[in-house]
Amino acid sequence: MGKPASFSTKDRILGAAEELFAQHGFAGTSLRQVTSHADVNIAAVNYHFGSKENLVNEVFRRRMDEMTAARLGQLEQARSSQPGDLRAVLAAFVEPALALAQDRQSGGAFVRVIARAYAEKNDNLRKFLSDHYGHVLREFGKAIGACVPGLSKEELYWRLDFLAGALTYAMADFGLIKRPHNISEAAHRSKAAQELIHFAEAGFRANARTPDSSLT
Amino acid sequence: MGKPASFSTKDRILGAAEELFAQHGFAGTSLRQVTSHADVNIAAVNYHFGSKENLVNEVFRRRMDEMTAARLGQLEQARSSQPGDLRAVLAAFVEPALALAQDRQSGGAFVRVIARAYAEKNDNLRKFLSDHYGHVLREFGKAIGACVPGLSKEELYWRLDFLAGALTYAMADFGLIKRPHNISEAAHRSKAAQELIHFAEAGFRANARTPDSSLT
DNA sequence: GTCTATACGTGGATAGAC
DNA sequence: GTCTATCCACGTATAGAC
Repeated sequence: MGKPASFSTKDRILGAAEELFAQHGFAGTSLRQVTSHADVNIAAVNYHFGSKENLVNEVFRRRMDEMTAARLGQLEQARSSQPGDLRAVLAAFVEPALALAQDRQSGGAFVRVIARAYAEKNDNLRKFLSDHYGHVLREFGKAIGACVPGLSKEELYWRLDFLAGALTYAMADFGLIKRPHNISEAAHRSKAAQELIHFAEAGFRANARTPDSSLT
Repeated sequence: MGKPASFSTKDRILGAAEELFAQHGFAGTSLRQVTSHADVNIAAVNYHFGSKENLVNEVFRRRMDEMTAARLGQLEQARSSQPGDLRAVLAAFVEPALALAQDRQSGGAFVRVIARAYAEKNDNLRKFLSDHYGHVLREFGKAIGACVPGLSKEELYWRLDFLAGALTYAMADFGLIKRPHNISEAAHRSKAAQELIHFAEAGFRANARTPDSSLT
């Protein structure tokens, strides 16, 4: 499956959708705009994707898979070359995410899909995210736990959620901090990553509030 | 302006909208549903609010103002009765937000408005949020800075953004952590607040990466 | 299998009568 | 201020051409 023919209708729809979603959001982009940009018929979108919602999810999944691979790869490298280094583990979690979020082509759309799961009561999307994103989180949970002994699993998961939240916020570029005009996007992103890693490192190293393990 | 007459059309629309938005999201709630519940004519919503988007913002603003007042009140109390206590300042920031997010009536709708600003390219809403929410953040920035001397303003604001992100995530109940069936919502929320405060406290106390002040 | 033309129902919004 | 009637864009479904 998947003919290697030049650029299929399906691919053209995905490309146009990603670009338009990133620029104008989901509600702000009609399927008629998408099919017009992709130069295909309006009905093609429902033929290939079933619904607008499904199209959104497919646009997202492509990039999500890339990011997951980048994260797990960087994590593996950190584990083998810098075992026990919490900062390296956190970097593997944070850096690929911020890199993707900043991508001019896909970044905007990517961040918005996650936010959409908040914004609308969309349990399907939520479940999809937790099924896949959850696995990555648990992998990082193990790695972090190995760097910070004496932290209960419950504490660890609470703090992972806080990190994920702070990261999502940073990906959406939503806070008070704005990039100064005289520094590049890449430099700003690098700074954000370093600051977040530093902040989270201290957070993870804070004493456990619910010690469930021995004091050996 | 604002006749104290029993319950105006406008109020009934606001009430019905808040309930339905919280239950079914924004896209999942039509104005016809809202006006039907409020027992007013479909055109009334556009007469009183101009657009659906504006109605959403008004629903949000009511609760946002409540939360802001609660936060600033609790902050003032912390400053006077426990000066220099970082945990008390963080509690003033975190607790009113989680309390509101959990409110069965308004909580769902409230969290979703914030998420909507991520999810859709809505610069008006974004600006509105930064104008108001930004002021509160800066106030808390001052208070936190007073508790953690030696932190540059830039560091402080980065970390405030991280806290706000983690808090938003927690408000949306979005992470791995799920409330166990045998503990109440109130207890779970209280636990979330304590965990987040503990995590953030350590984060704020981490050494500054860009020391711009003396080492006195 | 793929794609097109076309139609349906619902949504938010508006103009104008009362 | 409020309501009725109406408009137009939207997502979606279907029938049939290639």
